[in-house]
Amino acid sequence: MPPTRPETMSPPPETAPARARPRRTQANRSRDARERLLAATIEVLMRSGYNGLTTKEVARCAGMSNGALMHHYATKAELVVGATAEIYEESIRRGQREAHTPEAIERPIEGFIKDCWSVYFDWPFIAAIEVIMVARTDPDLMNKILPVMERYRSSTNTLWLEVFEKAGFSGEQARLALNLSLNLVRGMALNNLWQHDAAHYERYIQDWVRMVYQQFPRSGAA
Amino acid sequence: MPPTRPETMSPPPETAPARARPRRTQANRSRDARERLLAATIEVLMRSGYNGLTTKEVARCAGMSNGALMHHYATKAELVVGATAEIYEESIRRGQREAHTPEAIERPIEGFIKDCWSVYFDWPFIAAIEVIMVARTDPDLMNKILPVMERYRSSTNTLWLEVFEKAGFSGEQARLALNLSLNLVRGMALNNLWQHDAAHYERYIQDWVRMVYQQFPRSGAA
DNA sequence: TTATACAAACAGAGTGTTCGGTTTGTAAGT
DNA sequence: ACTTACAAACCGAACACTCTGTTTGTATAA
Repeated sequence: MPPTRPETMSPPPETAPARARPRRTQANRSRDARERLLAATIEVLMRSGYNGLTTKEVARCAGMSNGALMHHYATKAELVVGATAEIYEESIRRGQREAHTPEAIERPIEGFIKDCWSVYFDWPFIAAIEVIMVARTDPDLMNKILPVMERYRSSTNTLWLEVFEKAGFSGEQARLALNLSLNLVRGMALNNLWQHDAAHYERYIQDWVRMVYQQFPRSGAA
Repeated sequence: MPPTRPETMSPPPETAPARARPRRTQANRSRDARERLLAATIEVLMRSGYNGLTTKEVARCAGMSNGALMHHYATKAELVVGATAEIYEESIRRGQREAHTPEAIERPIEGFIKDCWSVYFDWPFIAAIEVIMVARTDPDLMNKILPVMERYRSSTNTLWLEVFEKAGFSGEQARLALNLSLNLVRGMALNNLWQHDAAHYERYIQDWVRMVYQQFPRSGAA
């Protein structure tokens, strides 16, 4: 008995017969399947952690068979690496979106922290750590995700360094503010894993932002 | 990793070197076995991560059989909870040691950071995260380790708040400095998992310490 | 257009292995 | 004697991965 038949839907009685078969190309099917698999991997990673990440569960969550999964990603490691790349791509996208807002250009420190916040207090950070903790004792996996992480780091860094410089910060000031802010938010996000209280952290962040502006009085502003 | 033996090893200090009969009491045997098991658990956790943490490997690492392990810790969860408690006890001990040095009383910010550093850039932090990441999606486990973590948090907090106040900081100043410093070090320690470069982080820590002292000019010093 | 040939996408039962935990039995301490 | 500490064989479940076969898309030739 096949579990949960997806074919139960009766096609609407032909208002448009052209709609009868989507007739997707192979390339389309393949791309779509891979996307669904990566999304499912991240979803399972978030819901059950790496410990509960099984190929069967991912396949089920993506609505396909185990065999289909193995066809697109021959090993579990391949699947996880693919998902990790997707996680960091999403993180990069968020940064670029945030860095190009007028508010970020006006007040880059708040902008950068907002960027970090949106990544670290959300699923990209949690999903990434799940993988990183496994990679810590798995050199093969680590070697495969390191370039992905490095790409995110350098991309974010150059992106915001530019914003800071345009806002009148010196290179040294910007580097210091970026590094301290990043690690501060990261530390709070980690703590947030077992002590959910965003408002609590936000108060300290405000104090921190005040400290930075006080420490680095800008010469010119945009 | 606990290569250092914090336990109270009692080799035969008996009157006679005749080691024919160790004659340990049951309580001694039991306590010793449990300690060895917890140490082995932490060791495996560090070497292989939670993913590679199997009861059989722990037993082998502790030099005992699987049955013996199950006798002392009926489930894997019990074992992990016990190890977690041990991890945080060690962390508390390190803090108390550091907080009572003259240097810490003289310069509490450096002292507190040094305390954090010794915990977060060493095995207690790594081992703890391994457990925490699993507990994230395992409410049972989380409920069991939360009190342990809370005990460490409050213990460390009151310990250092006292030191800061004696050093002339106001309560508000101390709370802010402690919270920001802690999360800063924590964020760096996390990054250190895949980008080992302590010297790099230390430079930024120095900048941070300077910022804090500049921000909080003390009225009186010890 | 239609028939044929092949490749890629997919399904699902089956494989050996390993896991946490149990059972059974023995030695040591009280 | 009786309880605790430990050993080792054992068990069902779950795992990543494989194997066999079916469906669907695509290229080619009549």
